[in-house]
Amino acid sequence: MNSTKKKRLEAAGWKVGSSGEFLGLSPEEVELVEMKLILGQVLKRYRVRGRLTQEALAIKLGSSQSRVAKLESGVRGATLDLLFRALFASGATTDDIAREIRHKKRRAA
Amino acid sequence: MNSTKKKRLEAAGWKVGSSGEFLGLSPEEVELVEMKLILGQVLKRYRVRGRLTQEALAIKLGSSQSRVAKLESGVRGATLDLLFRALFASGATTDDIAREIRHKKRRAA
DNA sequence: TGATTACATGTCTGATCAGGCATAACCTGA
DNA sequence: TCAGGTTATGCCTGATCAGACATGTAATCA
Repeated sequence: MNSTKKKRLEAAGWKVGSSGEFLGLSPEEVELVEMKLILGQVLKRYRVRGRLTQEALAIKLGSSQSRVAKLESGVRGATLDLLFRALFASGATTDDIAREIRHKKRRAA
Repeated sequence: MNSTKKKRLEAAGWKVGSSGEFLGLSPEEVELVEMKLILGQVLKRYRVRGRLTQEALAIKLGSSQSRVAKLESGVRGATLDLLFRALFASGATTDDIAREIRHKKRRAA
């Protein structure tokens, strides 16, 4: 695991072992966490592109501004379910999401 | 919305209006539900392909057989988070999932 | 500077989901 | 038919997440 990625994960509140291993996270969980981080960034892109503020999006979702902020920052506790709902509400299509996920590794560098 | 799709949704415990509209579900929620149903089927394919029983997969996941069954049937209450973890544990890669999602509509027919 | 707007972060509490367990249903082979 | 293995379904209770609210930070502009 490279150091940049590690920092991103740690910054988001995830515990990452200093030896390059995740502490207590199974491989599947690591994949999931990375995906959430990526999708958080994607969400922000789509929201901004659609000229929505976090609050405006929150209203569309029936959620709150703080939760949208947490989704975008990939903070622990944000679920994929809400992330996807937010993406759809931001105008992303199923295909868009698939494309973004697919290019995950390239962007995760 | 076509009638086949409606039946699939209803069979999974989702309330679908007889006039072809979802009752109380926003467009984003509809997208999400459809995605869960698709991914449940995909999970089953990958699990079977990997010659895992639901119980074996459950153990890999630290979950239970009943929960895996629910994931695959797309029952209400199954989260995308667990679905993705299960997919990864079944040997699906990020790209695999992206591909499957992408072809969602074709399969959803 | 003060006001405004947008976003980030922390903490509550009710809602929802998690695993575990029991048990029913379904196959398939003997 | 029965037995064994696999999957489906329902319920319970603890764990986790949800929206909400308050508050902090940062940037912009009159």
